[in-house]
Amino acid sequence: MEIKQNEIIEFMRSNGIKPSYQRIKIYEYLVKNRNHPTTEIIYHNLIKKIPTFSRTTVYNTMELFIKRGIVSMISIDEKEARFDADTSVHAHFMCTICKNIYDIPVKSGEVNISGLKGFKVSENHINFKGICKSCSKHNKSEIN
Amino acid sequence: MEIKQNEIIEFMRSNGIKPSYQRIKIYEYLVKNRNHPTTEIIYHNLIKKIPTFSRTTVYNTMELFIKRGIVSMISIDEKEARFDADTSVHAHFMCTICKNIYDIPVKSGEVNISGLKGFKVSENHINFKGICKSCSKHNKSEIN
DNA sequence: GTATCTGCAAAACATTTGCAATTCT
DNA sequence: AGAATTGCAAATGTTTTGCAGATAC
Repeated sequence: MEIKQNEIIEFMRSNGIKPSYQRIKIYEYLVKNRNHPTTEIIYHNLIKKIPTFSRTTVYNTMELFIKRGIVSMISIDEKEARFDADTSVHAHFMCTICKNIYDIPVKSGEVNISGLKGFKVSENHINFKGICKSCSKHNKSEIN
Repeated sequence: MEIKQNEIIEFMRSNGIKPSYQRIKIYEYLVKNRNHPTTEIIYHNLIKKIPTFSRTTVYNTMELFIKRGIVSMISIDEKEARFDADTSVHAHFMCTICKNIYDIPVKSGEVNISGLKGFKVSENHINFKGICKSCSKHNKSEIN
């Protein structure tokens, strides 16, 4: 993903977030690495560039980003939270073999649950687990 | 929910689970209280009846139940895991005001995500958050 | 009598909190 | 200077692990 610092700063300001150096780097990481990282992954990657960087800042910043709606939390992996800079409606699929998390597009009308009538839905978390295409192939060839 | 100990024992055996006293009580609790309890809630309720009962046993037992497929884990509340003895396909809705977790039926065809083609889905976790019917009413009357 | 199950105590993690130092305007 | 942000260190809360004793077949 290509994104310029200027655009990030602009984007943060328009969402009521003061663009500190740490916040910019964190958001930049999220946009450039669409890998649904954990707090630890973000910390691990940015401590290289920012020697005084702390986990607390990641926690603080994620909380702020979520409150301002520019990041959403994914709880597909019950051990630790993961984050996604793509806040549009989409599902996730986690492969139980390779542990990869895939973004799954959800087209309009593909999720239409009549039982939700009367509930005011503000967040949706649609997560699947199983075996991804790539791991299915490998398994097949091993068996045959 | 009405269920007899005999039925539970039968059911466990048919799923390859040795029916110990603790396991029976835990499963009985899950079936009679369809409230998606946390480990702590289960522990808290059963320690009353089993003075030597331990949290470890709850963790061990839930792991076993999940492995044998008679219970599923709900991660709608990222703080702690919740459990559901209803393993059929259905969604969950957590009210951000009253914190209640509702079971939402999902009829055949209501979730049909074409982007999942090629993925072998073995688990689905469809969770929503927002304001439930009851809390919506109260809010409305406060505002008007 | 051997396997399994249970439960205590300690350890391991992820996350939160308090607060002092730093940074920004 | 004043307000917000950062980050260290300690606390918290959930879950896991090691192991000894209890229980079941």
